[in-house]
This record gives sequence, C-alpha cells and structure tokens, in this order.
Amino acid sequence: MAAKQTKPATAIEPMPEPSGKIDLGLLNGLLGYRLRRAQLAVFQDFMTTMKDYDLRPAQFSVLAIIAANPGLKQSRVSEALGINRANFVALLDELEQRKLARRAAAAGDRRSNALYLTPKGEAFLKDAYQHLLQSHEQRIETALGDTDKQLLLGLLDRLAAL
Amino acid sequence: MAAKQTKPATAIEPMPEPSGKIDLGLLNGLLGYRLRRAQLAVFQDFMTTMKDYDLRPAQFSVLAIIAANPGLKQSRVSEALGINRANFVALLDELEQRKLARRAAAAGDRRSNALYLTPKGEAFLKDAYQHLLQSHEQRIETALGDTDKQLLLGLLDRLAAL
DNA sequence: TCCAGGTAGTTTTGAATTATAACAATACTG
DNA sequence: CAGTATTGTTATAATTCAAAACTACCTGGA
Repeated sequence: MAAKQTKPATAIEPMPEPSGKIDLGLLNGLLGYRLRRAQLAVFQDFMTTMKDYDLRPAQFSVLAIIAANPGLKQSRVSEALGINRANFVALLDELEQRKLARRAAAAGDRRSNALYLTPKGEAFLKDAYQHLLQSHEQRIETALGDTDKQLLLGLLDRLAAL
Repeated sequence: MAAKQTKPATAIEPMPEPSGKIDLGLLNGLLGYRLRRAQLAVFQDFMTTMKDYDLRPAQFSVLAIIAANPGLKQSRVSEALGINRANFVALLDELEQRKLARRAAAAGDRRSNALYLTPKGEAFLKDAYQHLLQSHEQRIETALGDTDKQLLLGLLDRLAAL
C-alpha cells in the first residue's frame, strides 16, 4: 500500500472512548465468536502445559488415535482427525523420527502403512496424558465443574455434527 | 525426507481394522479436542453462509466491533479481538478498500486512527448479519435449541477466562 | 524548551497451518 | 488384461500468526 508519509485520514472526528469497556455488538449474537475465543484459550493452556513435552495438540491427537487403534492405516488416521493426508506425512515423519510412532507394512495392501506406537511412544503418551489431566484438564474442571463439563461435551458434539 | 523408492516399512503386521468405527481413545477425555471440532464445524458453516458476501469471520468481527464502538482507536479494536496489531493493518486495509470502513483522524492524537463504518459498511453489516441469523445461526438454534444455546454461551465464557 | 522513553500504525519477515495438484506404486473391476 | 481408483508422497501456494524494526507522535521530567 502507500507508504506512510502523512496520515491519509480524511476528517477529524469527535472524541472516541478513551478506554473503558468495549461493546461486542453483533458478536454477542454469534455463537462462533465465543466458541473461537474459548477454543483459543483452551489450546493456549494446552500448549503451555505441554511445552516441556514439545507436543502440540495435533501431535497429541495423532498419538492418541494410534494408541487406541493400533495398526490403523495412515489414511484412516488422518481422515479421522480431519487432517489433509498430504499434510499428515510431515506430522507423522516427526513422530517417527522421535521414535514415538512407526510405520509398518500393512497386511494385504502394500500401498498402505499400518501405524503403531513404539514402546517409548506408549510410555510418552501415557506420561503426557497424566500431566494433561493433572494440569490442563484439572484447570478446566475447576472452571466448569464435572457436571457442566459433561454437559458442555454433549453440546459441542451436537455442534460438530452441523 | 528420503524419496519413496521401496517402502521403508519394517515389519509385516496383523490385520488392521478395515474400516468401521475409530476409537478416539484419550481424546475423549480432552475437552479441547471436542471444542476444536465444534469450532471448525461452526466456522465452516459461517464461511459457506457468507461466501456470497465474501466475508470471513475475522472481517465480520472487525465490522461488528467498529459498528458497536464508532470512533474507537485502531489498536483498541485489534486488541479487543485478540488480533496482532501488525496483522490488523492489512485486514483493515481491505475493509477500507471495499469502502466498508474508514480510518479517520482521532481527536487529540495524531498517531492514532479512529475507525468508523461507512454508510455502505453499516448497510452491508446489517444485511450480512440478517443473513447470518436466518441461515447460519438458525442452523445452530435448530441443533441446540434456545435454552441450550444460552447455556453453552455461558460455559464458553467461563472457558475463555482460563 | 528539550530530551528520554513510551505508544500507534506500519512494514517486513519468517514460521506454522491449510489446501491443491501431480506423481509412482499398488489395488480393484470388468 | 485395461482402465480406474486408492495410498502415500512431494511440491507448491495461500492463509494465518508472531516478532522485530521503523517512523511519527505523545508524554513526562530536567
């Protein structure tokens, strides 16, 4: 755009609010906005909780799916998580380099990889999950209480099915 | 990484699930995962609903904040939305080029811009909002019902304050 | 008044995320 | 067998997000 030489502003306007509360206006009516803010806060908390493990939410989700479904094909894992299969490659590469997961030949289809956690991966996931429960998820429990948390989970699932 | 000559897979493994249900495993215990999936679904619905208006959620949020707080300084708007002030510049540039918003000189501070909607911007926002209510937000209402929607909003706000 | 330090907006840059197209190897179907 | 679809991969944009540095300006104190 044009370099900032002098201000391009067109007219002088009356006093804007110095600070004080800002009205969200129409955003109050939109569920998506509140949902996004909440999601950002929760992910932020997740990441700071997991920084010692160097594990982002997407990586955790991959480990969790493989752990619960050992031998699942690569394409099914990415599909289950809504991750583009092209982008899934590098994600899995890193988990494999860290010796947390491995690609194995799938029985009956030489194109596909069957995914498994390594023993190290199993231990790592269990450890990370415990830490998440104690710190991250515990903070959520505190903020919501168990009843409301379960309630919220149900409501979110109804939205995810939109 | 290494080019794919032959499969680097190490061992042949027993039959993986052909398809069927995939167990989310530990993800079931993490609120953040469900929250993310719900948020993606809602934003996806928002974007398809608004595609005729060529308006993304972030753009809508900027227009809404300005409409509710005319004359607010640029930095306060970006701050209120959690948008990096550096990244906010291009966002606002586009809204200004589309003649939906304008930067005006702020009274008493020649550094800052006071933001306003143009008349076109006001009409556009009102129109877009009406369309959102009728399509997007209506689908959410149908999925949740009014009571549960209000309940959800309260729960989300408690999370956003983490 | 003048200066030091802070603030507002901007530009530039890089990392991370997401989406698309193409390709080789393999599987499947008629 | 031929033609087509699928799996994993690479390469490549487009988008989003964060950090640093710069100019213009403001504020406060010497």
